Amino acid sequence: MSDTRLDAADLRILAAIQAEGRITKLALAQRVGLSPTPCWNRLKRLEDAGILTGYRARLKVRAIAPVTEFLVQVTLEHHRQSDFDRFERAMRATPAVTCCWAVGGGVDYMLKIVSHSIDAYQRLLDGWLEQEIGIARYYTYVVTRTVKEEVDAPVELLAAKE
Amino acid sequence: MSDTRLDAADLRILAAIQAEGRITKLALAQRVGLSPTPCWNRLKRLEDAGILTGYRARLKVRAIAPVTEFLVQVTLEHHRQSDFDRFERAMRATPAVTCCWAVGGGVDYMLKIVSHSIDAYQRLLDGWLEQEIGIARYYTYVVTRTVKEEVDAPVELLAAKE
DNA sequence: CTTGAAAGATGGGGTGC
DNA sequence: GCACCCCATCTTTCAAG
Repeated sequence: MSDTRLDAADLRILAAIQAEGRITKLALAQRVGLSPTPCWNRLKRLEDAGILTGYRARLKVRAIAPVTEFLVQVTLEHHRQSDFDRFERAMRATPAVTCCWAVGGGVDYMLKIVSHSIDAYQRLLDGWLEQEIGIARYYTYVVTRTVKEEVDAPVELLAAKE
Repeated sequence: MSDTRLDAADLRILAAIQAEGRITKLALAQRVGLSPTPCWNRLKRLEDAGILTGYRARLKVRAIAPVTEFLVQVTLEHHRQSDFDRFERAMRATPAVTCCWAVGGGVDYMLKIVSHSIDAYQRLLDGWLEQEIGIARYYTYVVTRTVKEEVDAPVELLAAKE
């Protein structure tokens, strides 16, 4: 682990490379105001420390196929550890489930599901009920428009001391 | 726009570069079974067509600062176009709001908010109520655990003909 | 689709402040 | 810690076959 404290230059590196994942190390150094070598060292340190966890391309899913998204509230029948485990295993094993958050506030989980159609979505949910993975009830919200969906964390906001 | 139909090689490129954003174009070509130049041409075509929309580094937000996430249901007071516009403008202008989905199913919006603390979250919401951006009521779900949060779209699932 | 080649980036080395 | 040099190797980009 070593030292994981981040200084202002680290935060600038993170913000820059988060926004532009394929930036060259030279351009990154200029962007953050360091010369290439220390910038490269910091980058490697951030990667080794597991703070930079990988690089992704972002793509317009809708170009691949028509897509409908759903947000789903789920409440389980029972609340033993084994019930949570079984449900979460099923979520992890289902590619259509892109997000699964355990939440407090009246329901147990919130899911984000991506599907070709309402039909395909309903078949998925029906399958889960038949497989008895412990769902007591669920409530579906169809996403009608994505106003905002940042993959980027607001580095500056979070770095600001409260 | 031109031709936006994607063949199997395009989909392999998308899946590969989505998972490994900084892969070299040579390695990408080998990965998808093309020689470098046609692979490079396809990549450029995918970028130009707006299907590949950018490259990001992924980072562990919790390394920057302690973070609490919230999922919030919002219902507006009125439902004129101007009410939606005003609310969505506020969401876009707020960095702490990482996601904002307009939904059908009993409420108007679902938000994902990232914050230092419950306190900071509450101040944000109180501010919105004071500013009168049209919120009639909201309901907060605290994220207690992130079971799954894929930034990657399931290319294979979506490409599969239904 | 393949080859090739020039321009540029990478990942090191090293020195000195 | 930092900047500034060097260098061999790989990558990117595009022209031409």
